[in-house]
Amino acid sequence: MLITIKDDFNLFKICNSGQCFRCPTVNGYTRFIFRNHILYIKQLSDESYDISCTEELWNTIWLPYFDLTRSYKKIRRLTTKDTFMKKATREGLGIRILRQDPWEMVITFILSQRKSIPAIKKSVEALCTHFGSLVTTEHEIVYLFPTPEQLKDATDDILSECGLGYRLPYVKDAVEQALYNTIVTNEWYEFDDHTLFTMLKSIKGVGDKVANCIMLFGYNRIGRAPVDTWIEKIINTKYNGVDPFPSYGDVAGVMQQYAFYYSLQHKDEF
DNA sequence: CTCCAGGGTTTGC
DNA sequence: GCAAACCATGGA
Repeated sequence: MLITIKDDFNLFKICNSGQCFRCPTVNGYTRFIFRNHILYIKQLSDESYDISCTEELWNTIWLPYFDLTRSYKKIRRLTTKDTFMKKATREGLGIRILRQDPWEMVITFILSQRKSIPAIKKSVEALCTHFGSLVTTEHEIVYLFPTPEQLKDATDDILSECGLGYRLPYVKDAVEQALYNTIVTNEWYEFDDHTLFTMLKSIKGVGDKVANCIMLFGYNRIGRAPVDTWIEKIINTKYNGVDPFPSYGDVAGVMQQYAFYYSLQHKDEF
């Protein structure tokens, strides 16, 4: 069915901004997965898109997934006097912060440490094909992200095939804690930022950066601005070592994502 | 072959 | 409290 999206929305940039790692183009459509829901979406013209789901599912699942109730146009206007961020928002126009599944974010960003984006993609994909549920769609065969139950009996040998490396015990521990319902329960959605941050960091292999990524991409806490190697380079080369993101307050995470995307597109500047 | 990747934990001071 | 060592693997 056809829908209209009027706010910032660029499928390519959303998929290449380092927040989701398995959103390929299939038969001209971009594929997104949220838990057991699969969406194929294709831009037809400026504001017109073809989607594979019903209107009800679009409204209940995908509208919040793409954070479409928030105006990113307004957020982009908050860059007064910040010349670098003005450039970054221009470069990243169309990026949105996805509201992804927290469990998937925990495992994905535990994996992400000291890996390149292509390596993260390969590792996450391997986890899905080895342990996730198989779904046949109109376009392809897809594997969902594995649940804690599906990862429960995984052997070290097969997990190692997913390229987990030294992060393997972290993943196994997270699976164990999720099975006993001590991490990433539904109650965690209600926690305030500080509590959520503390709870996430209690998971082995989750430090400041990964906790902020989980909060930003899994809990839509758009005030969180993860500082990784690229953001650190930006702070040092563009801001003389002074972190500019706290000054953006409750939308710092969106600015961070614009800046991160910019750095990926202009690696030679850093 | 080397170097580094959307870092975190452990150890030593 | 902080800095340094160490971590396993793949892509460039």
